[in-house]
Amino acid sequence: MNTSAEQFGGRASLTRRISDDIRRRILAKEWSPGAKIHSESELSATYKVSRVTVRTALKTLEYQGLVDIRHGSGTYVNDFGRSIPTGLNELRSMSETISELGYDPGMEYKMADIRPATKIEIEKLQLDAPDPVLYLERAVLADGKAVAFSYDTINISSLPEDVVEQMKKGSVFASLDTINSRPIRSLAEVDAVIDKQIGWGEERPTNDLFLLLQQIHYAGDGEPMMYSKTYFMEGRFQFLILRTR
Amino acid sequence: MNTSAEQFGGRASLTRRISDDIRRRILAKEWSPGAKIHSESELSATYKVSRVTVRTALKTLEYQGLVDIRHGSGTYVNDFGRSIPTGLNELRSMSETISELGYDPGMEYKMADIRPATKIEIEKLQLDAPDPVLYLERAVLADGKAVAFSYDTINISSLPEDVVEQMKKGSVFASLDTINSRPIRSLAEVDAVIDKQIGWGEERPTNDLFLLLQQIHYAGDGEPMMYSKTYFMEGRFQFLILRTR
DNA sequence: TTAAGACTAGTTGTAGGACAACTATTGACT
DNA sequence: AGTCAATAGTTGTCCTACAACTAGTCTTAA
Repeated sequence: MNTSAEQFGGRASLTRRISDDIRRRILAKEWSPGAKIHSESELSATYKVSRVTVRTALKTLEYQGLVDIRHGSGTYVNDFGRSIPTGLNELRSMSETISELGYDPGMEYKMADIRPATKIEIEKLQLDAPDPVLYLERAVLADGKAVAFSYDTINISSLPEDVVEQMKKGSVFASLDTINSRPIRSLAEVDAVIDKQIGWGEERPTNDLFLLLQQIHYAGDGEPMMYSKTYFMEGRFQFLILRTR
Repeated sequence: MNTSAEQFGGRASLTRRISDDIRRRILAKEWSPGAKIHSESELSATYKVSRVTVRTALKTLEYQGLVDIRHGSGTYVNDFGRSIPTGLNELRSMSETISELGYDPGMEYKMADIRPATKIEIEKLQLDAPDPVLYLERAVLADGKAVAFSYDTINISSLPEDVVEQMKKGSVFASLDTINSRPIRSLAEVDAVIDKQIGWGEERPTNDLFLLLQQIHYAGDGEPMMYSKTYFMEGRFQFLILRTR
């Protein structure tokens, strides 16, 4: 029961830890879809936490679409198969998403450069001047095959130098984890584009058709950390969104 | 404090009603972005409900991305401008979304037909046989201008005849509201497509490029109610997704 | 003067117990 | 066989209390 505790050095809230653990148990098929999970009282007893904490945790899972809480009856596992956990609503890195889908994630670095921010980047990252930023061009791989091309700009003004160096080679999110400052929120815009300039290599689509996910990642204090444009090759990736009332 | 109470005849939970009201107040700019809203104790006093109820309501808004709850400090209105309330995370009808964006919504009916379900529709709506379904082809209008083309299939097996008749002319969601059975959840898939067959009229894009939102709407009991494919003309609509941890 | 540290009021997080509201099942009765 | 009442179980809301945390104010020492 420490998925997030490991990532945050035990600083995650109790509710968060319980929620993560129940989520893990659901994804591990401890209860089959449609089944009723243990009552709030039972869970609070086994986890040795108050019912308030369990309730809050379950509410989170309900927002995420994993369970359905029915007044007077119980809490039931939703029957959306493997779809939801790989949806776009929860903020995860590309690598994490790909590995949750059951593939072997990878990144092919084409460019990793520190240079002054462009006008657009200044605007998106809410900078005051053309400060130096880290610019990356990469292909996103699943089982060694390219599924998307990613163009990322990272605000490095408040990052230690060694972390920045690490980003030039390894996963951005993993590097940010080491100093415990992963973004907590992102606002993404989705577009369909035809662009001859995007991508490279043999696997690039011949019809120049991409699904563009353009997003700004925000830190806990609300500051923009990263502006990224990811061009997905149509058909190699399934974009799912859960919409709730 | 009765946005949802009106829709559901007062059957919505207390938490839901409080949450809706605070949401309304935030969108009405009662507090400016970044500002701290009243404390949980204050809110529970003014609404005359327990702090637990207020907390649950605020948690909902936090998940929707409207506020940021900080331990030991307070609850702050997020600074995402008008973007979030028009996002895709919350399930709303096209008309509602368009009108929240500040445009005048409309629908142009091209076809409204009751016919047996096709193979794909049987699968998507989880039917056992080619039962009769309501099939609609419509253009979605904003300020009289087409922004998308919608192809919808509705499972009418458990719907009264007059409601079905109503759907042939007016808004589907509004018709469902009259018998209090609007879908509570939808699973949407997003794709970029090039298709010469889609759409009609002068405003149709010449490059055949669309953003396809393919979704299945589910009722409260988990039954699929409606399978719809909406083809958005690129550039006339902004798709936003809020992603959180 | 300045900077570090102790103190404090205010706020969110968690606890425990109680009862209300609702659901699904059982059993009695017609 | 069908209807209704009773009942046990579950989630929704309430109350009170305290722990954990934050952002200031104030004190103190360099």
